[in-house]
Amino acid sequence: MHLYEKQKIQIYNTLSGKKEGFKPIEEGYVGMYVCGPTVYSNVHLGNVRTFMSFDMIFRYLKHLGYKVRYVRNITDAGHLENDADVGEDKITKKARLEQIEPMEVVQRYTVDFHNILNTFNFLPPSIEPTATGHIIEQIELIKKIIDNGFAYVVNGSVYFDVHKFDESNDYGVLSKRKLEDLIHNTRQLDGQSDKKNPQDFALWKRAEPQHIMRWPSPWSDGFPGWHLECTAMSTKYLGDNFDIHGGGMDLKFPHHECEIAQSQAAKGQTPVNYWMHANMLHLNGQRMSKSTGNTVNPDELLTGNNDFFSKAYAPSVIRFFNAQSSYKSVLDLTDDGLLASEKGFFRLMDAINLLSDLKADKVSTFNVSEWQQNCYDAMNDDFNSPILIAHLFEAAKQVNQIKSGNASLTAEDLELLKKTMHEFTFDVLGLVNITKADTGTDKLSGAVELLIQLRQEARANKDFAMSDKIRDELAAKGIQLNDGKDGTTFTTN
RNA sequence: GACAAGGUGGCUGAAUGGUUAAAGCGUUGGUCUGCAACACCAAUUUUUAUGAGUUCGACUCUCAUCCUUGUCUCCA
Repeated sequence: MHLYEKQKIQIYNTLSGKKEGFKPIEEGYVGMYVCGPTVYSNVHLGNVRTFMSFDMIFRYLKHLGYKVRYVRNITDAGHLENDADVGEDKITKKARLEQIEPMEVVQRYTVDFHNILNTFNFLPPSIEPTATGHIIEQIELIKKIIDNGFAYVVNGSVYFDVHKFDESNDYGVLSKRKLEDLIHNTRQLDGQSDKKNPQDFALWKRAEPQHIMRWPSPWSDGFPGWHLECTAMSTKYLGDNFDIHGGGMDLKFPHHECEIAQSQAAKGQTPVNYWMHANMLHLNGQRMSKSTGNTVNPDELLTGNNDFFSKAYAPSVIRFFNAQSSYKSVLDLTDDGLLASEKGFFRLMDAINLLSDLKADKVSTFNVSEWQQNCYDAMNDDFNSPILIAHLFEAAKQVNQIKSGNASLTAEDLELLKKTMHEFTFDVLGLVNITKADTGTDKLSGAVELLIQLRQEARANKDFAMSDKIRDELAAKGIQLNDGKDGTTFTTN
């Protein structure tokens, strides 16, 4: 008996606009695709939030016993630039600016991306394919779309014929747009003369002479359009129809809309059963934007080296902060919010650390099985981690009550409580058990300085029992006092 | 401008028709302590942007207004 047979998940499907019971195509197996980063610069903090949410979803599905194939791509071929640059590739532009090889840029930022995710305790995806590694698949896909009459070739470039597609299909199902509205609202840009209609999008672009990243194809030496890679890689590894496709809200249109159109045009069926979109991350009530300076890197957040926050925050504190809100809501990153989360996080960790010290009793004053099911119900309801956390705090309260003798649990219930707390906190939410001393180095040194001062006073009063006590107690905790000519310093080991 | 999402206590943030609107932080009181800090216990605030409407009953549905955000062009 697998857990998923008992715990039934509801997922909010962007396609239908409502919560639906989750039923995988193949019982016990889940195929999940999430649009990954473009590795031409440091990973965006908002990007991290999206992946963090899907990491939690991945973890929960695995926890329920599903065999999950989680595919998250690396976009290393870059996207088409603004048409003013005549289809120049973002990665190429940056590379030329820095006078280095494009793949060197890709390599550097891919490593950076992985480092950040490791710091945040992400589980690696099952497959992490790159766009440049799947050019052949993308070319094959284009051929099919052309054969089926939904794309046309102009001057070595291939465009998807949105108007033709919309005659027999519905372009706009996901974003709830109508082609009519798009026609009236699409800006006219220069350099689009090759397209039959402004709504059409590129499947293959002929490379300009200065364009470094290029591959041969039946149409020209060039590079694939940016919507194509996800369709090629998702269907290659998960099949023409798979369970879950995730990404940031801002990818809904046009990116995901185009993915649906490409799959439909090439394979004649809709690619995805459940579309999930994570919402945006704001900074102090405003969208993050490099141009206004309202932005902070993951790295700067972790080191405290920034202008927005009063201190450095541990990765788990940031994960906890994220899990305290729904993945579907806009989350506002503020110093007050992080400080509050940090306190709550440590409170929860303290309770968990107390668990192993608790003594079992003859009776239980708390219904652990019911509580456990409440935890599952929270996650089953479209991965409602804030509610789960509320339940975890309820358990933390019980733990403290037991410790002070105002509540009790049988050995069996105690074991269940411990197991469930650990599973949800560490396996599902992906938090790491740290204590305050691990993070607040400044606070620690401040406290020790105070002790040193008190000890000095005790010594001045010839209260050696006190001064020795302070010295010995600190030593027992791994803090060594060093008396010198110029005063007392301390070291930790 | 068009389309979409949203505006809940001092702060963060759940709950989409039905008893006292989660939880965390904060604040106040208590326990602990020589005193404090930490920790724990308890209490505490909102009537759900604004104004109408539907309903026996609305945060939850409808309309209007104000505001925020996303997308429409590369974007998590």
